This record gives sequence, C-alpha cells and structure tokens, in this order.
Amino acid sequence: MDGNKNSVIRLLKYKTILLRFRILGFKRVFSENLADAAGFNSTQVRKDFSLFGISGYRRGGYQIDELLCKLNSILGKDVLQKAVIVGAGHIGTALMKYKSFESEGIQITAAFDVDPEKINREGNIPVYPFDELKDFVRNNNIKIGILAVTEVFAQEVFDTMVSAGIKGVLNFAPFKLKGSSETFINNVDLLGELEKVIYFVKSAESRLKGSK
Amino acid sequence: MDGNKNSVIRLLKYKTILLRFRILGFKRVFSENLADAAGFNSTQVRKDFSLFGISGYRRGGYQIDELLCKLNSILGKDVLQKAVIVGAGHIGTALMKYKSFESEGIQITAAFDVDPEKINREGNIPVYPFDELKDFVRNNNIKIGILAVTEVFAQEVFDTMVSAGIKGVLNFAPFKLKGSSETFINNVDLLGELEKVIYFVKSAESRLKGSK
DNA sequence: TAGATTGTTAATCGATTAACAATC
DNA sequence: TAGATTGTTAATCGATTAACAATC
Repeated sequence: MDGNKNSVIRLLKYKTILLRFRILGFKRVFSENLADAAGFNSTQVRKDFSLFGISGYRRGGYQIDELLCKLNSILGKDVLQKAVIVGAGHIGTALMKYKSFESEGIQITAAFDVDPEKINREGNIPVYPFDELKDFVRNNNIKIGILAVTEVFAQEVFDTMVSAGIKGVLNFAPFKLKGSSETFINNVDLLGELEKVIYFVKSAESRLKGSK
Repeated sequence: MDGNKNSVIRLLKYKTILLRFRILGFKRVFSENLADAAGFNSTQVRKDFSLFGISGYRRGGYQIDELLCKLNSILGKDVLQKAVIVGAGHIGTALMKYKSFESEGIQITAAFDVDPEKINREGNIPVYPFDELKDFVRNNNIKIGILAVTEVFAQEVFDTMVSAGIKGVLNFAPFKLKGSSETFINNVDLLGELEKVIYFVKSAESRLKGSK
C-alpha cells in the first residue's frame, strides 16, 4: 500500500527536484529527467510513482504542477510539521539552527535539556528544562521528536517522549531504543557513518598495496 | 571478500559492545548475547563473522579478547584516523565538538570555511580558510573528509577535496555528488531522515483514522 | 502511422533468516 | 554421551532493474 521505506525518501527527493525544475520554467518532465537529476534510473522513478498510484501521460511524461500536487498530498507536506528536540548539546543545537528544516515546512518549536545552563526561554527557539517536556508536548500536540542526548539517557528520555505522546523519533544516540511498534524510530548513527567511510577507504588502500 | 556494507557497520557495533562486556568482567560471549545487545539475531552475528573469516568455539562461544583483536585488525582501528571538516556552519561545528569521534580514535585535525569570520587558527581544532585546504590535506596526508557546506557549493568543494587527495567523504549536503569510483562517498541526509519519520507517523495516523 | 514514453510484469540481485549438520 | 552452540547452506524476503506490452 504505502510502498517501501526507501521509496518515500525518493519521493521527497523528486519533490525537491520538481520545485527546482518549475523555477527554471519547465512545465513537464520525463521519468528520465527526474532520474538523471536524482541519480537513480528511470525505471526506479516510474516504479515509485506506480507504487503510490501516480500516473503520467504516455509519451507526454508528467505535468510538473500536477505531479507536485499529487506528491504533496501523498507526503502530506501541506501542513506545517511541528517537532521538538531533546538534548541541547552540539548536535541538538546545530539542528535547532538547521535551515533546511524550516524551508521544508518543519518547525522546531522548542528544545529541552536537563542542564540549567542550557535553558533559554526567550530564544528564537526556546530551550526549556527537561521536566517541562511532557506538558509541552501534550499541550502543543507534538508528534515528532529529535533525540540528541547521550547514549546513557537515551532510553529513559525516549520513554518519557513516548509517554508524552511523541509518535516518531529521529534518534542520534548510538543506542538501539526499545519501543513498541506504535512509535516509529529512525536511527542516525554519525559515528557509524564516518567509520564506514574510514573502513572503505582503508580497504581500498590495502587492495591497492596488495596488488602492487 | 569484504562482505557487504551493512556488515561493516554491524562489526563496528559488535566491537563497541564487546568493549563494554569486557569492562563488566566478561571473558567470553555467545552469538546470542551479542545479538541481544546489538538488536539483531544470532544468525546475523555468526553470518557476519563468517563473512570476515572470524571463528569461535563450538559450544564455547567467542573469547572476547581474541574477538576484539580480530575485529580490530579487520576494521583497522589500531591507528589513529585523521579527518578534516569542510564547512564550519552549524553541522560542521557540532561535528568538530562531537565526542564520540575522538573516543573512537578519529581525530578531526582541522576545519575549513570560506567565511573569514569563522577562521580561528588558534582553536583546539583550528578553522582555516578554504584556500588552505589543498595544502593542508596534502601535507598531512589526510584521506577522510566531512563535507558540511550548503548544497550550492557541495560539488565544487568535493572536487577540491578529491584533487587534494581525500579518498572518502561523509557528505551532509543534500546533493548527489558526482565522483569517480576511487572516492567513497557516504551521504547523510538529515532532512530526508526527519521527513521519513514525519511521513511514517502521518501514515500511521491516517490508517488509524481510516479504520475508525 | 511511427516513435517515444509510460506502466507493469518478470528477472535479478543482495541481504536477512531459517534450518541443520558439524563438533566441542 | 547428551546438549549446546557454531558455521554454512538453502530458503526467504525485499528492493532494484530489465524487458516489453500498452498507448498517446
């Protein structure tokens, strides 16, 4: 029904590309154009559309406006999305200031931290004590949370978030959170991603040396 | 030969877990223990080891010290890894201060930016003008780079990094970099990851509403 | 019509998991 | 020995890609 996880990310990418195409004055695209811009192949593009019931015009490609309209209704980006950040450390703070969120209609409404020094109620994006998380999330009906605390507190903080009503978490702590199937967890492991790069560079190096 | 991409990440995770187990005084583990701690299943663990030629003792599990030794030699984490960050914006700065890198033997030796205001040659991790990137990377024989500039400059900056000798890039710009097969590129799309969370929360919501 | 492009079915590829034989 | 755990082969699952019929 809703395709697979990866296709959603690709759909989001198509949307970004289409917006750019439209600015350039294009009225329609072919799957081939989209594929080129996104770095996939055209079958992938058509398959993704097919999965979500999006259709174009045989020989005529896709009307950009029509396609954007359909993508928006699928991705639900018409409404402003509110999210909170828990943990106002380096990563948390960087994400508070991350421009791309805002420009894509995602509003970071507040951040939370246990450290009294981090509290700043008057900021552009206010930082409140962690104690206030539960009430804030409930009162503002927030569903999305970004978890940027250290590993040690991750599970505890996560449980609090869930009990307050958070339904989806982007987790930066290098820890496998235990949650029910009702909460969607997406893990970003920055250290792991960097270590992957290091590993592949090293293994390429040693392959080279080995073949000498 | 070197397994698949995901298995490397898992290997890194096993290592972290083993170090923790060792601190707790354990001498050996079973694949089941590792799987529990990592959130995989025990077949996955054994398969990963098998892929890299790591063997244990039937009925006896794995000697932690021996296993760590093998993992270290495969992952090559014995040597200190040096890396540079290009782009001292919010994300770049957060990564400069990211503790987990250091504790895993990854040293961020310098950052680079075009903005004169960001330059700080005396910092704990110095920030140099972008112009000096090429010489620095060459002189210090750096192979790993973190790309944290805006989309618009991403390709240009990437090309400079590669021509300076960078062999692996962790890319935070939401842009499909074009590079040769000699350079390993790992993309981290923070906006995309958050949008994925939003999408799945929304679709779960509408499923609930639909079934009411 | 002829040609181009979509939309879908089938084939392929890769990764995970199940099953189980080997063996300590 | 009996029981437990590894290590590997085969089955499964899911996602991508190729092939091609439909059709504008």
